[in-house]
Amino acid sequence: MSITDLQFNIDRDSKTPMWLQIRNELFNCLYRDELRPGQLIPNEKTLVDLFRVSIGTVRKAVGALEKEGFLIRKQGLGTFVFQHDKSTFHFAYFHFALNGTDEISYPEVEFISFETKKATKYEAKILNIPAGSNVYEIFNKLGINKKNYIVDKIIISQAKFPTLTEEIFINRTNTIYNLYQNKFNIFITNCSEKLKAMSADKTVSALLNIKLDSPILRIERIGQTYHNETIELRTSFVHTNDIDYVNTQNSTFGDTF
Amino acid sequence: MSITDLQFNIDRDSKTPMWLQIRNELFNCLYRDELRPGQLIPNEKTLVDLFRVSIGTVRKAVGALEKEGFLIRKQGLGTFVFQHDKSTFHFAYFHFALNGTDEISYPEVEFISFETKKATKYEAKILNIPAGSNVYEIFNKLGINKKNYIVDKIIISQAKFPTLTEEIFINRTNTIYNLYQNKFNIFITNCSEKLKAMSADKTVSALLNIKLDSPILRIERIGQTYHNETIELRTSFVHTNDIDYVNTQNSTFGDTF
DNA sequence: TATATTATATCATATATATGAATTTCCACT
DNA sequence: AGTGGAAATTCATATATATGATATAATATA
Repeated sequence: MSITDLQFNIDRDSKTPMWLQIRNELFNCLYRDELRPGQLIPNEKTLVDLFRVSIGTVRKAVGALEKEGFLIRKQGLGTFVFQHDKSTFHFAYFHFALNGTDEISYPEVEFISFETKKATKYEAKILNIPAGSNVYEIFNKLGINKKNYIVDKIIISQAKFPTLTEEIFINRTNTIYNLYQNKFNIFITNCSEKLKAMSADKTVSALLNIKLDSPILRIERIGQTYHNETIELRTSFVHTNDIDYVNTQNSTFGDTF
Repeated sequence: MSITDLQFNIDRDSKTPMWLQIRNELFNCLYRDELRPGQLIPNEKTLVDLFRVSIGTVRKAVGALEKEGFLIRKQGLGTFVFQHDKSTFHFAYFHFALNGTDEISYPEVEFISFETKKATKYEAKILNIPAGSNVYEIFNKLGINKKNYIVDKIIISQAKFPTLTEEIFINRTNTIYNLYQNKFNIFITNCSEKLKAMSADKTVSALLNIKLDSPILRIERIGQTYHNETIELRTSFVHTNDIDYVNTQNSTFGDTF
C-alpha cells in the first residue's frame, strides 16, 4: 500500500486553507508511518495529481513541514522524511560547548548500566504509565575531548520498547533516537528541558570524579513523539566547570509570534 | 526621505535569487533605520513597483523577514517592523517557570543600583571596547509571585548610551530592550546564553536571602544587534529551588538544517 | 574501460492574475 | 451624536505557467 494509492479529501470550502489541509494529511502519513524516516516522498507533480491542486499549494504545504523539520527537500533529488542520525543529531538535543568557545561538538558516549526496575511515582506520572510499571533505567557518561562531564540517566517504559535489551542498546551503531526510530518505530519529535543548579550527590560525584556537594547542573529532558506522547525521561547531571550549556536565540523570535 | 523615494538595484542575472536580494535590501533598511520599530512598511503593491518584480516575489522576501522575526504581517492592516515591547517580550529572553508548571510569566523587576565604572578586561573583550572604558553596571532583582529568585547584572558601554542616567533607566515604562530601541536607536536582534552551576557568593546570597555557597545557576547572556555587534552583557544569578530554566524545542529542528 | 556528453527527474524561482478575508474608514441614516 | 453598512485598503490563498538549477542516469565517444 503506497501513499499514492491513498484517497485524500481536500475540502475546498473549508475555512482551513487547502495548503494547511494538505500539510495535515501529509503529517498524518508521517504519524501513521505511511511515510517512513529517510523515505523519498512522492514528487510535486504526483502530489498535485493526488490532491488535485496547483503546484504552488503543494509547495506551500511541503514547505511548512520542511520548516517544522519533518521533511527535507533536496533540489534535483526529491523530498525526504527526516530521520534521526549522527549527521542530523548536531546540537538539536545537545547543548554543551567548552569554556570560551561556541562550538558544540558531538559528545563521546560511555555506557554504564542497563537495568529493569519499577517506575517511581514521578517517573510514572511523566511517562503517563501506571505507577509501578516496569521501566528501563539506563546510565551513560558523556564527555568531550576524552573528559567526562555528564552523567545521563534515561528512563523509558518497557511496554513501549518490549524487545529492548542491554545488548541491543550497547550495540547500536547510531544515536539513541535513531534506535527508537528504526527498531521501535518511535520517532522523537520534540524535547523540553528544565534546568536547575544542585549539589552533586555521592553517585554523581563519584562518576564524574568531583567533590561531594560540588555545584552541578541538572537537566530534566522530556522527549515526546507525535501528539505530545511522552516517550523518554532523561536526567543529566553536568559538571560545568569546563563546559557551558549554550542556548542561542537568533533574531527577535520569541514564543509569541 | 521615505523608503519609497529610495532606488533599489535588483540584479536579475545574479545567482542570488531576486526574493533574497529584496529581503536583503529591506533588511538593510531596517539596519540603517530607514524603517523604524513599529513602523508600517509600504504595502505589497508599492513594493512590487519599487522593485519591479511580481507580487509573489515580494511576498517571499517579506515572508522571510517575518519568519526571522523582523517584520510582522497583519491581514487587512499592513506589515509592521517588530518592536521590543512588554507585549512581545514574552519569553523571548526570559525562560523561567515555577516548579511543576510550564507557564512562563512576566517577571517582577526591582531596581537595585546603577553605577558607572571601568570595564574589566573580560567585559571589554565581550563588548568589544577598549580595556578600561567606562561602562554602566546595573543591578536588578527579578521575581515571580512576590518572591525574588534572580539577581541580574547588566553591563553596557557608556559610549553607546551616552545620555543614559539612573533616572532614565528607572523611569522607563517598558522593557529594557524597548528603552535601548526607542531612546538610543539600538535594536537587540539576538541573544546567546551560557549557563553554569556555581556556588552563591556573599553578595548574591545576601540579595536572594539564601545560604552562602548554595548552588545557583549563572546565566551569561550576550545581547547583540545587527551584524553581531555586542551591546549588552547580562549575568543572571538564579536560585533554582522553586523555579526551572525552561528550554523547549519544537519538532525536529536542530541548528543544522 | 574511462571519460565526456546528453537526457531525465526533481525541486527552485519568477510572472501574471483572480478571488477571498480581515481591518479600518467613511458616510448615510436615524 | 450614535449606529449600521458600504467602500477602500491590505494581506492571504489559489491557479496556471514558464524557465532555471541541481543531481543522477544513460549514452556516446575516445
